[in-house]
Amino acid sequence: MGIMRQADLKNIFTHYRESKHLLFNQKEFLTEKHQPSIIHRDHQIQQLARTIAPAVNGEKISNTFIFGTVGTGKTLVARHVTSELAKEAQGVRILYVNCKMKRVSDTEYRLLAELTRELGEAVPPTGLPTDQVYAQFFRLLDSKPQHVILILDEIDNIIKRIGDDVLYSLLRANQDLRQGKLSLIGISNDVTFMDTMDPRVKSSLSEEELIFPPYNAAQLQDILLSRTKEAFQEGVLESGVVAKAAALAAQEHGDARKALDLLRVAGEMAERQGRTKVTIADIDTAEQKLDTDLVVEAVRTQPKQSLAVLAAIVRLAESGQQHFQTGDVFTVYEKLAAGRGLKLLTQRRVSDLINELDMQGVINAKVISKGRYGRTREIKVVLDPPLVEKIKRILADNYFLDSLGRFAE
DNA sequence: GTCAATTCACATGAAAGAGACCACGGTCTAGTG
DNA sequence: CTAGACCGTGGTCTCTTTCATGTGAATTGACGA
Repeated sequence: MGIMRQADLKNIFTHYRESKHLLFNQKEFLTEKHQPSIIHRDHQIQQLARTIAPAVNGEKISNTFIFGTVGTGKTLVARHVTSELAKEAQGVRILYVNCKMKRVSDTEYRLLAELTRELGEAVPPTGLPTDQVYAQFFRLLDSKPQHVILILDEIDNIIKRIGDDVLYSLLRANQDLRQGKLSLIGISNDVTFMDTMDPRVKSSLSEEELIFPPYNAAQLQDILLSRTKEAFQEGVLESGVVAKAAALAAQEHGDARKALDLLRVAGEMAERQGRTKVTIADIDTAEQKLDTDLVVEAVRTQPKQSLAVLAAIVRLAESGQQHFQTGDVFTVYEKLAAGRGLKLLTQRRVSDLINELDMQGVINAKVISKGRYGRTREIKVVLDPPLVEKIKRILADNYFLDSLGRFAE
């Protein structure tokens, strides 16, 4: 890393300021946070509004479940409708928790703590017995006549991690509350996960169900158009750009967020290159960039042991084998880790790490049975070469490769 | 040739331990009146 | 006498190990035609 002179730095900033007005108008319109009018979801909005409407008269509402794949507007609709309700109804309080957020809610304690904090009381991040936090939460909830509507976004995440006991306790609590009321809106993109739940929870949780179908390409295009007017300057999008983004996102389960990301990234790239037009080709490169960025980020934030496993996998892939299995990875890992002075993990653990790498899309692992020759994961690296190079650089930074990109013994 | 039993190489689950971090309540210490 | 420093206890969190059980189809071996 060289020393950057102040003048250079200044150049970057001023250049950025000039180019900022080149393409974008208000880029925020391409992000999820910015909430414009919601289109193509009238039916769902009405349905949800009808089920939570009784809250206006202080009545308890049915616990509701919302299903739909990513980027179909579940969160947007839920937040919009509930906040409108809160304006109309006295004593209604909306709590929104995204269960996907690590550090916020991947244990029972943390979920409860987060809820309590949302209600306005501090809870230490650890140290207290869980039932004490329960008590605190319910005391707060019952401290005045109020109707708390709890939105648990990506609820399947937390159920998979810590089981459905939490929900059971939360739902059952209503019977003990004197003044407060608690209703639940669960949002999930996994339709099947309901089957794994305790029947009692299942029946009381999904008194009402809403389905959000994926957007089709035409709908996605409408959504994009409604935002590009504000987001981009006039005439910077070549014809067909929006349609292309919509089409690509439609292939991926009608994900509106992805469509917006495509446009934004395409715009950013064109802008950085000093161009005044966003082309269809930009959308294609944007898609690649989105994918690789995700993987690179995943690899970068991987802990040491996991990197060691990844290094073993990359090494096996480099040695020319198309695919290999857990046992192969483990033996190579052992050598690599021993060389680095790392503590050796058991194969049980390595197996889990391989699985995690697969889930993050860094590698490709599939459980197959080879009959007499056992049952194992078939592991592959299916990333394109430039991305593999990036990964190798990260591995090198962590001393799993030497500076020439070779695997050290 | 057919069919069930066998067998491999792990996958997958459950429980529990190690070590870090933290809150809380009690005790000790030093500074103050 | 009191505020703050300093324990000890008991709690959670993450990562990991240990022990146990599950699994899908290629292979094997018994069987009957």
